[in-house]
Amino acid sequence: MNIGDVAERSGVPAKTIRYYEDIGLVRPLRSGNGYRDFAVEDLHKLAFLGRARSLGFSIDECRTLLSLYDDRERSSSDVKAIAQKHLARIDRKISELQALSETLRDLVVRCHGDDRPECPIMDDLARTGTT
Amino acid sequence: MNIGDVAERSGVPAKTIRYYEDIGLVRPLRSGNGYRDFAVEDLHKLAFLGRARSLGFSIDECRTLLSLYDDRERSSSDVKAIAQKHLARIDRKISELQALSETLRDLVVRCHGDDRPECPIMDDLARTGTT
DNA sequence: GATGGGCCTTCCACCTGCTGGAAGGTCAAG
DNA sequence: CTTGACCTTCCAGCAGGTGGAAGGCCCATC
Repeated sequence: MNIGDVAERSGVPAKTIRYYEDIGLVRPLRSGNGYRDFAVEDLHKLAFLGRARSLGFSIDECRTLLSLYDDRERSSSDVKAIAQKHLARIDRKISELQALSETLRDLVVRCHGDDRPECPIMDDLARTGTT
Repeated sequence: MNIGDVAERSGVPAKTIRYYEDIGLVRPLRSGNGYRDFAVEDLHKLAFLGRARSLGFSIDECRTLLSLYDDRERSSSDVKAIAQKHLARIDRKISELQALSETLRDLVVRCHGDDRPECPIMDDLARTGTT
């Protein structure tokens, strides 16, 4: 398969696939003309990567997940550990964003949003924490 | 004031201040020895930037906010518009992350996490969307 | 056989928002 | 006069790609 086919069938853009090869996530063969020649396993791996990335796993986690994917002897506990860490990170991020959201929402509500310069949002930003 | 002082008093790292000068967010004077010489307004602006960044505003939004900060004639509606857009972005991001979190949590719960290879997480990642 | 379009290749730059480090100048204290 | 803490510039790198230029290949059509 050429890169265009794999891109379409895996949902991973050709540019990204080349990048993934660069960083060693996939290693397609080459045909005589220099074109990358993808096997069905490559296609599966790319789809796997696409799904893992869409779940927010880092490239490094994807690398590990991919090696576990290849490993018939793997322990599901290894996979679970990675997923749990990632989940914790996401939940932490959600909390941070929720705190931000609340602060901002409060400021936005308190701002009249008219043509006068007075603005609680500006006041907050300008509140001098400058010692 | 030297950069070290402003860094400490504004809470913005010296490296970051230099970067902000690079991209034109602050324009400190220079003393005879080539050192940056920050005025009190610069300090205020840097504290403003620090706060705005900590609320998640992009550098570009900060640039606009800073010009509104400088503008005695500004309309609070302009500030509010920026904040509202930002808030919407954050809330969108929260929703995305919550969806991710739910998906992941479900997978994690269903994974036994033992020494066998069977793993619903892997199954999900490997579910061939490959046409 | 030439030509055209759609593939493919590599390489380099750019994005966001910094951060680290090297090499070197300056200043105040002891 | 030296030492150490400042300061300067410049260059490289992080994640995770994306865009584009310059050029090669392949297939179909005229």
